[in-house]
Amino acid sequence: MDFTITTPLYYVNDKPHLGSTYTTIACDAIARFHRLEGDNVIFITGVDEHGQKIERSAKKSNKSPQEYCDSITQSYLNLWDRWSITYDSFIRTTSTHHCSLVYEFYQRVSESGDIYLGKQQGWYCVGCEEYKDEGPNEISPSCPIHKTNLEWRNEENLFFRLSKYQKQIEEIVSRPGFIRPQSRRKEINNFVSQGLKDFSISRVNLEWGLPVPGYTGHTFYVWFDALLGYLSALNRNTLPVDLNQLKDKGWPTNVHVIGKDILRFHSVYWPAMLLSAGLDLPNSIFGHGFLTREGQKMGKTIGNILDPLELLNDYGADPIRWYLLKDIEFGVDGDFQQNRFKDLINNDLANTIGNLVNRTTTMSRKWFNNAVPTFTMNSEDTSQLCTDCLATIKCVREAMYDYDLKKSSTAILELAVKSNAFLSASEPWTRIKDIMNKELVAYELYSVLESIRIIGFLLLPLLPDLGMKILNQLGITSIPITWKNNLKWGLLAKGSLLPSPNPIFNKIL
RNA sequence: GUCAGUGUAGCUCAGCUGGUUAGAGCACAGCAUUCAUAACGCUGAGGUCGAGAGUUCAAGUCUCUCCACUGACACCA
Repeated sequence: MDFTITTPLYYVNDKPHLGSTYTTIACDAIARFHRLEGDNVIFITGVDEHGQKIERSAKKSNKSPQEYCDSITQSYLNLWDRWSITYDSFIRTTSTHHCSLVYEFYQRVSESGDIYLGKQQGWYCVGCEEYKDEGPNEISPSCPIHKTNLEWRNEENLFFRLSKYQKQIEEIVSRPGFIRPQSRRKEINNFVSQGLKDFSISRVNLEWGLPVPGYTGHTFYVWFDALLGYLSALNRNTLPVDLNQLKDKGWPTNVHVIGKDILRFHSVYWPAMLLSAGLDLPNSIFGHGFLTREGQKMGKTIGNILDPLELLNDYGADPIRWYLLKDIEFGVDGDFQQNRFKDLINNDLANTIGNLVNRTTTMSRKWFNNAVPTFTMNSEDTSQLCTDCLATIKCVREAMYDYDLKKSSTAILELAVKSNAFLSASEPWTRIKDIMNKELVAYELYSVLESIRIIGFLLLPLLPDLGMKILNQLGITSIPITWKNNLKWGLLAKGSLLPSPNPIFNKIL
């Protein structure tokens, strides 16, 4: 089965920030999960490189827009590389094949009769770069933010006939599971029910964009450019573009993961555009929350921005991934707190999971010739730990299919807690003193090792490095492409050698 | 302003259709302890459930009012 997932195409107006890193990490975890499930995953990310802000930023740094884009885009690529993001396709909206696709798409929408020339009128604030709500009868209104006079603009733009799709969009938006999390659905429903208005898809005062064929001076406006990047990413470099072939390349996506701020464009504009072009619709749109830091919005003016590259250098990928995926519910706003971060990481990764691996392998090596204990058992294992493991596997998989990363991580951690409790209850270190108990101790330690093995596998999508280290401690060094045959009880080879214990995770300070 | 959502222990949150002393994890305190990364385990302290009023035998859970924060209210990504 194909599984296609996208991050937004990030606006290269500025250096990558933690927000885009968060989205990308979440998508990476989901993508890794589906690969292990055996799906043919296409994980798309990329950059949106057109627009006035970029033009301006470029000017500020004395570069041409293209040079500017090149440098910021490179920093995205570097960042994803450093974070070991396993994307399959990276799309730039300045690439020539993207341009061809936009034309092809435009052609189709045009043929559907959904493009027309209209006027964009209104009071415009140059500072905000946007039209204000003031009515046409106002006399010299001013911008509440900039306190400057608004100018009346009467601009010729191409429009997309969104209003034509009112009925269909209403139906699509109310499909269960289309907009996630559910809590955001009402918002969009509300918006749609107010009546959809056509929106403009071209600009005349914007140089840095794709020129609209047949309309000199017009360039495509953001949503008729950036959104199409998802299609270009699948089309790769194939020319000429054939939109009909997208079906074989992974379209439609299973999910567009985006920040909640651009939910409307993805759940309303985008489906309408796709309908017009005769293409299938994405299965779902997932709008996640925003991150704050110590309760405050992150921003340049406050100077409290967390730089993803610095975080990575300071702590490594796994701790940050764990914090973002386990402590913050995917879809809800989250807060990054240094203290909480430290406590959570040390507790979960070092004390609970790390120590579990360490103590168990140490005991096994000590009493069973540096190897996984051997014992005989003639009936099927129905121990509590075995049951717990199977339940955890089920829970984790279901949660991941539902994009519930928090639930999934929590379930894995709970298995580690249960395994620790199991050791405390069975006290192998006491029992082993009586040689008669050796068989029982062997069985119990084996159970815990087995549980650790399952924890290691289940952790692979969320914390790829730590998951691998755990498996290494069990002497497992190669990971199969899918885990279907590994997520079962009793697969750890009895008597196989265990490497000498090495803390898999060191506490952070 | 209109609409929606949130407000429960220091922190992050559970609490479905109202029903005995309001829960979990972390942080904190004590006990115990080596198999282990002073880790694990056990116990404990911590809340007038945003405020006020009302319905009810009974409300964190329903109604109303108010307060605080967040989001949406169309072309900023």
